[in-house]
Amino acid sequence: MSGFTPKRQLVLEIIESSDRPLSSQEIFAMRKGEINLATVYRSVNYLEKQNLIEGFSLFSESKGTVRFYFRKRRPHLHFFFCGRCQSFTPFHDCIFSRQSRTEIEEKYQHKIQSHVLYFTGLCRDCQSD
Amino acid sequence: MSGFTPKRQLVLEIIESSDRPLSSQEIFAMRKGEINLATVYRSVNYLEKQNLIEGFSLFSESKGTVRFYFRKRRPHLHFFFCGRCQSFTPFHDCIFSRQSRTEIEEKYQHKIQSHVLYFTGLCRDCQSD
DNA sequence: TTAGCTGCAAAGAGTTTGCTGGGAG
DNA sequence: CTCCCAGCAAACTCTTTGCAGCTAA
Repeated sequence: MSGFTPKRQLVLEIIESSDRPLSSQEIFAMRKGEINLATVYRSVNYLEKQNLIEGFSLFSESKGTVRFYFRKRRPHLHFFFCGRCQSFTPFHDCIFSRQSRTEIEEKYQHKIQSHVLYFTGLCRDCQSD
Repeated sequence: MSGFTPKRQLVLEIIESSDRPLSSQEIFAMRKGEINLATVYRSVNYLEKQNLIEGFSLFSESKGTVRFYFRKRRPHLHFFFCGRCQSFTPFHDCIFSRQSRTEIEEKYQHKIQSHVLYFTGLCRDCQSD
């Protein structure tokens, strides 16, 4: 549990270059032959401990499958999830000011490392049906 | 998939009366003998379709286990999760104004049904170690 | 009588772990 | 030489599903 090995770099690169959250199974499928499924699982565990990625899942979307997003470039995750077509739409603009974060930290005396915000509903294309 | 049966009411009541999110397994364990595990799973699926509960999970916390929160009384979920002691701290004050939600809906033309916001980091008690 | 909920058990999917070989320091 | 990463397969956990009995309309 010490080195930033080639396989772990590979997993990180895949997550980093994806425009949407990925599950371990998806990462494995994208690079079949290059990496073992168990290694993917061990890698995401490692990367999460290193605070390089962070996982989450939505119930109605993945039924327990955990998806990852790369955390280094995005200390926050904002997206919209359409409950009908299951699509993700990321918001790149951060809704929180540094001030509101500081207010929360002071009020509750927690140390905040990251935040996740998502909306669920119907996307533009799915509203017409 | 039509009726609000006693078992489904039971599951909803358990989720509603809990001060923290619960997994299906936990709900089952709390009322062993009163309800079957498969019925719990089927009930949460039903309740989710009815928009009465909504599930989510954090990777570092539950490794894919989905936890539920009651949605009727809380159309949004705001909480802080401590990565060290794994505790949840709900925020009952909503940070979003109806205006900011409307702005997002107009900008992206999505229809928002609910939102989830959480912070991760270290809680007050875990910062000292 | 019919529709559909519930329990039970089996099946399925996703994830973790034990073991072994191999490579880096 | 030693440590530990990576692959393989088995084990494990969580969730879903098929079937049968039962209940309510």
